Amino acid sequence: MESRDAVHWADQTALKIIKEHGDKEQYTCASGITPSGTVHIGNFREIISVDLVVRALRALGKKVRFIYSWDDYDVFRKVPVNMPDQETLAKHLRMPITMVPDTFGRDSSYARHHEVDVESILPAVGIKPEFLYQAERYRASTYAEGMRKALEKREVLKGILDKYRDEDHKIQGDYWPISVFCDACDRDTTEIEGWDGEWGVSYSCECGHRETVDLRKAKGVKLSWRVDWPMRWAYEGVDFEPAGKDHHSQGGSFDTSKHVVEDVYGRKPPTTFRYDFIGIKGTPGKMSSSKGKVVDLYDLLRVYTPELARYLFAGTRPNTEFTISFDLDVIKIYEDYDRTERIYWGTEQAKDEETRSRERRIYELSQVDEVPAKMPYQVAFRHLCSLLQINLGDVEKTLAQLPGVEEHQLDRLRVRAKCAWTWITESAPDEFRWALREDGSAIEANEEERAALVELRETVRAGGLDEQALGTKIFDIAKAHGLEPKDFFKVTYRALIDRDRGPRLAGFILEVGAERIVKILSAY
RNA sequence: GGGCCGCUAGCUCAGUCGGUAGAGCAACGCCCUUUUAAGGCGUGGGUACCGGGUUCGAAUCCCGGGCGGCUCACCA
Repeated sequence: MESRDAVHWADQTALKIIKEHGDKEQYTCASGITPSGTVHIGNFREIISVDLVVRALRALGKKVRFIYSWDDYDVFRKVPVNMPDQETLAKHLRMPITMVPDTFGRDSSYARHHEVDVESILPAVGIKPEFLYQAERYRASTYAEGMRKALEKREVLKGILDKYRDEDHKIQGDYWPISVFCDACDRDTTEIEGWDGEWGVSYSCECGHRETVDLRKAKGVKLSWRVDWPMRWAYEGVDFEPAGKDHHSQGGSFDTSKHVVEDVYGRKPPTTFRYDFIGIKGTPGKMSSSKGKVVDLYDLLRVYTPELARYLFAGTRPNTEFTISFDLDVIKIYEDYDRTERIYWGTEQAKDEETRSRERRIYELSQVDEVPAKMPYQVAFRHLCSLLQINLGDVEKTLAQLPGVEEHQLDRLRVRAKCAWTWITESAPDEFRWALREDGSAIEANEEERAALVELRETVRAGGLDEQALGTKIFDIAKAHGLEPKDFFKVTYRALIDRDRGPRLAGFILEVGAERIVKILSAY
């Protein structure tokens, strides 16, 4: 941060954390999710929000422990429609997701599959948390003390939970803050029978199994969600954790957890904020998204470079809803980012000082690692799309055509070009997509039109004209053959790219190169 | 029933220590003879949902109301 005033929400949050939890050497920031299905882009908002705050704290010279909890000891309660082998999955309902098989056949379990997906892509956007696996921890009885504490204070817990329930929904009968996966059948179809006041818990299962287990050795006992969360806050000493709006509501899980961590575990609740959901506009890829297709970080990174992906989130306040677009808006997002980049590097003036420092900060936070030593090469996304189509998607060839590219700028350009090509071929509106007519075919044209095309061909063959001169010449040709310029343009675009309109013609012809243009127009 | 969020230009929205209302798109105009726009430059355009209050001053803070949306109370 260059300015003392926190202009960015992540910096403001960092200051708030320090204010609420005191000036410490190290802070713990947490995020987490249940890998019960594809971890989609909405889930990603939480982790990147934490990452941005973590970076803000570090910018203030603080050490930060960034933990990401995989809640893989949660129950598998329904089969998502986008998963293969639905029958096999259905057979494992009510078991912990860590015991459900990976029906893709790739990883050791259903949960692990989704974890691996996320863990392998996060470094690409510069996010490197410490992963915690709750199944492993519960099975190792890591939380025995926490569970016993909950049992001891179960009346307090009951009171907290009941506070927000109406008369019809108050907890009936015995309340147990724990649930058990049966040791015989692995399902949570169990009922707590009793607790001996110390470590012993008895349960019975629908499968007929019943036993008394010791919390210090049992692997199937876990806390219910609204107690589990605050217990872990206390266990890890969490200073900051945001939550989605489904949790952040009076009587919601964050709210009750706040009371639980204070009244039962004697710890101050973490600083937090609420993040909104995000929407999707356009289609990220060819697949029709009817069958439970969800957009994830992989989809995002096929169209947006890592910096752009971060930029989407860094540039938007967490508590506002926004949509991630795969349609025409993509161009605008790239343009916005490029402008932010120019402001950072001082090649464009910001409207005022405040805008400048905010844009600079957003730019910093959008980088995967450090801000590069020199300014990256800028090529407008739109123009890049044109060039790629001229070169049939050949990235290296396209980059070689860009004037003045330096070695250190190539990597980013390459990534951008790949994204542009994916966008053009899979997400862009049809009007944006074209290919040069290089199969030797000719369009139907009358005498005058053919003659004009031939003259254009010879003009191009002769060469020696710059864009402006060629542009003027095109009009001359049209006139000389008694054609309205408008109609001649149309005919030319038809001949070249089989569309009624296209990129600004003169420049386009020069970019394609005389040789290819002449070849295409040799059909007349 | 509780809680939260939003209501600013035709559209999408920015603008949270209160200080002359902004951007993009759309529209319109011009681009050195004629110009296809996926180019350049420029212009116009707002009763800030309504009503009160605080203030020298309110889009911004407070109260009341309206409309739209979300969320919780069952599970995570």
